[in-house]
Amino acid sequence: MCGRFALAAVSGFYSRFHVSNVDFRLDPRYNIAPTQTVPVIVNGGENKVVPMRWGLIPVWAKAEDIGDRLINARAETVATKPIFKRLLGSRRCIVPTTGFYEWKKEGSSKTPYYIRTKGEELFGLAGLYDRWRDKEGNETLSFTIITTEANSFMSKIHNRMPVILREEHEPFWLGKDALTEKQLRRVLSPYPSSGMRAHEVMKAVGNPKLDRPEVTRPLGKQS
DNA sequence: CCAGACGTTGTT
DNA sequence: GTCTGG
DNA sequence: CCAGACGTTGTT
DNA sequence: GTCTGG
Repeated sequence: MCGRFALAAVSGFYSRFHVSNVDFRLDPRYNIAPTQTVPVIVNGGENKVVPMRWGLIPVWAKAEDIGDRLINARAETVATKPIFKRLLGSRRCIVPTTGFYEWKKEGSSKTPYYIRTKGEELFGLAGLYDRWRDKEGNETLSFTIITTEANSFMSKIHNRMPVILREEHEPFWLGKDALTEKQLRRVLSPYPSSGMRAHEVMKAVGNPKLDRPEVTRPLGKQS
């Protein structure tokens, strides 16, 4: 799955995602946890970066805490599950990241890894979002990250991984056109193993309050 | 028709 | 063990 | 995802 | 909102 990621300090964010609101304040983040509000890319004619809460709150929700565990949606079933299905048509988004974390379980111990693509520092995860209003009419935007089966590289660490969008698919994913089953399978398929890298990081990354660059840095052996 | 659910993950 | 908060 | 908290009642 | 179950 994908339950923690980073959006470290980088240059070229706005051009990489072709966003028009270049005055958006981007604070570097090294340890983003569910329920937190982070920048997400959407398209409404032109690409914009907007703040959204991680954990999907469906439009019909009575309380926002339903979103606390809807941090991921399975690619294999996203087109059939009622909660996500309706969002596939027009509420697709890209979650910009410089890397995500997965914990490898070996017996009773858990080892955290920071996982990136090769090449550009920034890449995009496939997401879906929704708009929700509380009783007072205050609107909250929230999102979920689509996951898929691990490729051979990731399966050494975990059996699931987020959907990493190939850059050429990004405009298409942000568009409002409906996707055919075939297109969906293609866009949401696991990113190639050959394009990924990972390294072990300090166990302290487990504490979501530790939002510092150190938690992304290599520790011990590379993989 | 209305009522009630709508989700993922890992572990058991 | 299980739920909540970040 | 992990970390950290988790509770009522009546009586003092 | 939309789907499923009764």
